[in-house]
Amino acid sequence: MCLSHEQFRELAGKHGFAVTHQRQVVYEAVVASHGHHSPEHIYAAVRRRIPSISLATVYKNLRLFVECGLLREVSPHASTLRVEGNLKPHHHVVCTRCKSVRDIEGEFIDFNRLSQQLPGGFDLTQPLVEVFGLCRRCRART
Amino acid sequence: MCLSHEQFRELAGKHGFAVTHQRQVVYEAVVASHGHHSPEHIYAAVRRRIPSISLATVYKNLRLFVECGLLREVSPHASTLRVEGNLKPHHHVVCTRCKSVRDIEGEFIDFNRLSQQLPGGFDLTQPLVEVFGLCRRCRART
DNA sequence: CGGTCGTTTTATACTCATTCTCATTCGATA
DNA sequence: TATCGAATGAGAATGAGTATAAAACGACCG
Repeated sequence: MCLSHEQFRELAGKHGFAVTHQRQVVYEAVVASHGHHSPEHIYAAVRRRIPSISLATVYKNLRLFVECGLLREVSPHASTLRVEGNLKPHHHVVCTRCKSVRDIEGEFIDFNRLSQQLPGGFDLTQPLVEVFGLCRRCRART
Repeated sequence: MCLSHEQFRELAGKHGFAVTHQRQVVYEAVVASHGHHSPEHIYAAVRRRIPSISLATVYKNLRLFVECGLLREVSPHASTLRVEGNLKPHHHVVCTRCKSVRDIEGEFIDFNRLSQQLPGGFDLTQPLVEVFGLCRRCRART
């Protein structure tokens, strides 16, 4: 899953950003450590190779990579907490760009198959599913 | 969907919290305004009835209601951004309490049915689904 | 090479959502 | 009604993330 230096350089050209040492190290740090990581975590990892790097650089490059599709944002969320009072079973469609949320209903989950994949002991008594994608408006203004 | 004062009082007893005027008004404000709301939004609504209410009170009660299950948190997320480098199609299982994320694979989504429910123009070219529930550890320590 | 210009990095100041602290007030129970 | 723990309000503190501006880099051209 990790891109070689060549592939990284190619993508940089395609998206119009320069290949700097910091960028490569940040990218490699995310991909090398499998899982879901916070900017602080990546900052700590990168500092082992570039002690002088700034946290702001890590943030800016992570954002850049997510925009270019090199990395994926986990649980894209609005910058503030949201609550809802509707407790009827329903699901959410979330736009990964503008973070808008729409309710949807309908039985589109195969819970038999899903439960085979779930980690042991995971409690799904009130199943809530969020489907991520791009809303019409955000898709229009590329 | 809205609880009466009686029901609210009953729930308060069950969960062991006091019935204050502020609590009832905050609860009613969330349920009355359908949709997905931020604490600031609810604060503004509640202030029309209790001008002296504190923002901290709104926050504390929203958290209380979410914990008790009277309200649901939309897009439960850790308080910090997370990124992943794994671009292979996969989904996430998220614990709503400890916010831990696990990857899962498998075809448990009926995309035909799902796409009938989607808002018009919604782009699902890279479908990502998150399933929320309680992980084994959080379920154990109720 | 050496100068130039746009990009990137760094350090730091700042914003904003959320939580904490603590003095005061309220609500449940006797 | 008296008591005591719980809840509230005001403002300070925290912490994630962003903006800004100066310095460093690097590609390009002469």
